[in-house]
Amino acid sequence: MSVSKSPIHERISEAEYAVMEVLWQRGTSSAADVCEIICPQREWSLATVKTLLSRLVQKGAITASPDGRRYLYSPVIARSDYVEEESQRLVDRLFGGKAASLVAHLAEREALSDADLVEIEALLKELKQ
Amino acid sequence: MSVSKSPIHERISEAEYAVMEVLWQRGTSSAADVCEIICPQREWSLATVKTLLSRLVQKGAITASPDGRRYLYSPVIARSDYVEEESQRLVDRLFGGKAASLVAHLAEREALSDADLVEIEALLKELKQ
DNA sequence: TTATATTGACTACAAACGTAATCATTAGCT
DNA sequence: AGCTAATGATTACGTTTGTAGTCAATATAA
Repeated sequence: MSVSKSPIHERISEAEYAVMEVLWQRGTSSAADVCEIICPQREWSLATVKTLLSRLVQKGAITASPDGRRYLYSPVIARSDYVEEESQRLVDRLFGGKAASLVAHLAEREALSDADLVEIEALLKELKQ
Repeated sequence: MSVSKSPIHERISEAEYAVMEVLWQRGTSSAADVCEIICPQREWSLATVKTLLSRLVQKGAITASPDGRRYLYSPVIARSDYVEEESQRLVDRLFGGKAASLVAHLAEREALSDADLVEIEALLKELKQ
């Protein structure tokens, strides 16, 4: 039986997720650091990034540790955990909880290339040991 | 190259999705029909269902055809298309667009049971013909 | 024919979200 | 010492979402 993981953080919105992604990639960062990366991409102002960071702190998805007169922000949840949560949510909502159905769907819809198929096959072989 | 499908409807919210699910299962239905199924499950009032239905019409996700003094609502988008959109969105957001990465993730996280693995393997074999 | 039940249209309203501006503080430069 | 730039806190404001209530029209039952 696998451990059922209940999320300790509130649901993260789309915009908030973009900020998380930066933190996961860069690791601990200041608001300015995050903006440097994300503001050009999304055409956001620094103010927007700050708002999102504080909302993420409120939601328990990141922590803020004082560093001089600013904060450094770090993810509380690992990217892999988040990915897991979201994947599971999708499988539950759309595939009746059956992950294999998702895979079947991807395959049928040709979302999987031939290379993907080969790769997956190899993967399965390994997992079955 | 697979046809890239751009969604003709606006983004559907969580609550709206629940209504879609009923329409997909029951097919064309009146507001009362939908409520009969969904209201007990979600503890909604009929008014809520009506609001969601009209928002879905606005968003172009369903159509309303007059039937006497009421409407019958039908999905415009097929469930499979919706599922495809959502799956693709997840793969793009979380797995850099690589569906195989999603499968790998599911497998590693043991979201896939042994039975699933066998099932998928059979599926792959078939797809490779 | 009159009361009632049903239906969509319209309105409501708080919470979440996207996107920021303003402000007070303070660190650093001149 | 005074000015400037950076920073978090606070406030703002339009939109979307969740969840309904109300109302006018009309079909139906008595």
